[in-house]
Amino acid sequence: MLRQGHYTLTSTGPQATAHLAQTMTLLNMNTQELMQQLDTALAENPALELDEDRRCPTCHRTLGPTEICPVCSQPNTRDESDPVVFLSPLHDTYHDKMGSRVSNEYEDIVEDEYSVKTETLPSYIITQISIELNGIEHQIAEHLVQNLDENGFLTIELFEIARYFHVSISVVERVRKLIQHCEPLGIASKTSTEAMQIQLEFLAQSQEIPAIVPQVLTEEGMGLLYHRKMDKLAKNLDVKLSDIEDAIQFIASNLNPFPTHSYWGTCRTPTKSNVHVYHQPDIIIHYLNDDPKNGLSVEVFMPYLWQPKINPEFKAAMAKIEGDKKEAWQKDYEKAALLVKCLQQRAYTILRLMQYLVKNQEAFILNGAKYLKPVTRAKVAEILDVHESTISRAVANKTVELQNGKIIPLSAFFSQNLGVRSVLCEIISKEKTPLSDSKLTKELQKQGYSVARRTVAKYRSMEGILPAHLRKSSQNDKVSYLRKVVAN
DNA sequence: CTATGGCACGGATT
DNA sequence: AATCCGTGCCATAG
Repeated sequence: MLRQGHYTLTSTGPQATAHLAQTMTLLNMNTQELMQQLDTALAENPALELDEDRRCPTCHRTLGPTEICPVCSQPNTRDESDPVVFLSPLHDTYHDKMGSRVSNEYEDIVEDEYSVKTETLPSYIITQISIELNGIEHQIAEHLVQNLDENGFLTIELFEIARYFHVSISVVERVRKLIQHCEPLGIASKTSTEAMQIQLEFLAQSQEIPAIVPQVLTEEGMGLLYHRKMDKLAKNLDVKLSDIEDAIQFIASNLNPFPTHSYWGTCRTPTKSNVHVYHQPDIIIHYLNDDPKNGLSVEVFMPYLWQPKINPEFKAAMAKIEGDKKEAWQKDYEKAALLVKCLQQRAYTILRLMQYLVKNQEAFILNGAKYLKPVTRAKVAEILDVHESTISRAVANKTVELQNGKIIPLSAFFSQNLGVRSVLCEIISKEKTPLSDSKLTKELQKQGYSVARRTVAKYRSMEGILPAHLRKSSQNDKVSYLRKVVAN
């Protein structure tokens, strides 16, 4: 086991409540958000400072500001049975890893704008367009980007914003148009189709677009495609069926239906996207020193690692000061102390969680969805002896990069149906003649998975696999891709 | 008549 | 309390 000792939570009363509240919010955050939080705290609170000369929390060696502890990252300081888990500072490693993960076309741009990677998506968008905005528009833009879902779609209605700011909808619409043309292209659209239309517009500036494509890429056209009415669409547009196929081909290989994700999700085929990628893992699972013999180790990113601490000078000064100022200082001090403590707690919780996951789900991490042992958060909470909401929060909003390079949400570890789904995929990929859903159900039952026919159908569509009668040969890849797109 | 997708309900999970 | 998930029922397409 890893050392447990950095803190205890035994006190009660208002202070403990505050502690709890802050621990919860911090735990809910992903690395990016935490970083922002820390930055503002450091800027605002004089009681807080970064400790340049800090010690490794596990082995207490003194380390440089960004150095990973050389001792703790090595296997010989742990029980043999435990996976190595270590916290790693953001700087260096984080940025390097991010650099390698940006899609090719944008590599050069990204190098110039290195800071981009540490920004959150909203602020990144705002910086792109802020010069074009006046005061009120700026506020509107701010509001818009705060209300994007994880796919980059707008979650609120324009008129709500218009009403809120007392402006006409056309003003809001203009701001939205501006945002849509930012990186990642098509962000803040209402639908996939709209996002792709924007991207198409952009592509048209640099290359020839087959005339058929914009005709297909409409809400109506995509709707038809979703219902696999390719023939009807061809009729409507008065073109050949093969033209439609070409258009689908073009759309599938050049456009990105979800502005924010290019590679993300467990079963989705990685798409060659020309859109810049922002999602960064909060945790990386890899072989120690890239050598499989060493076993898996986990790297949890922590902004500023263990450096935030109480400024000793501030503390000294606080003892001397008198009067009403003292109260304010006292407040700052308490806030800082709280933050430091909560940070430790957050790190410790994630650490233990990951340790458990790697130990128990090694097969899943290495070999894929099929080997995921079904576990609920509640069970893990019981095992780790924390409240279940703690686990929920620790899992929420975090992503893990697996040793195979895939980035999945941490919640995937708790998805019960992944196993069945992958077996289903396997059966279908091996099938001679397309099996109907009910036959698939039987087949699954043979392998020990009991699910209803209706459920098989659901999984199938989740995986973007076409129904049996349309599943003849290989050329369906692109169609299934599009189905996922429209399926949202 | 068979295969499939939409809707919505209820139970479990968070 | 809110959300997710599996499932049954029904409409529709083939």
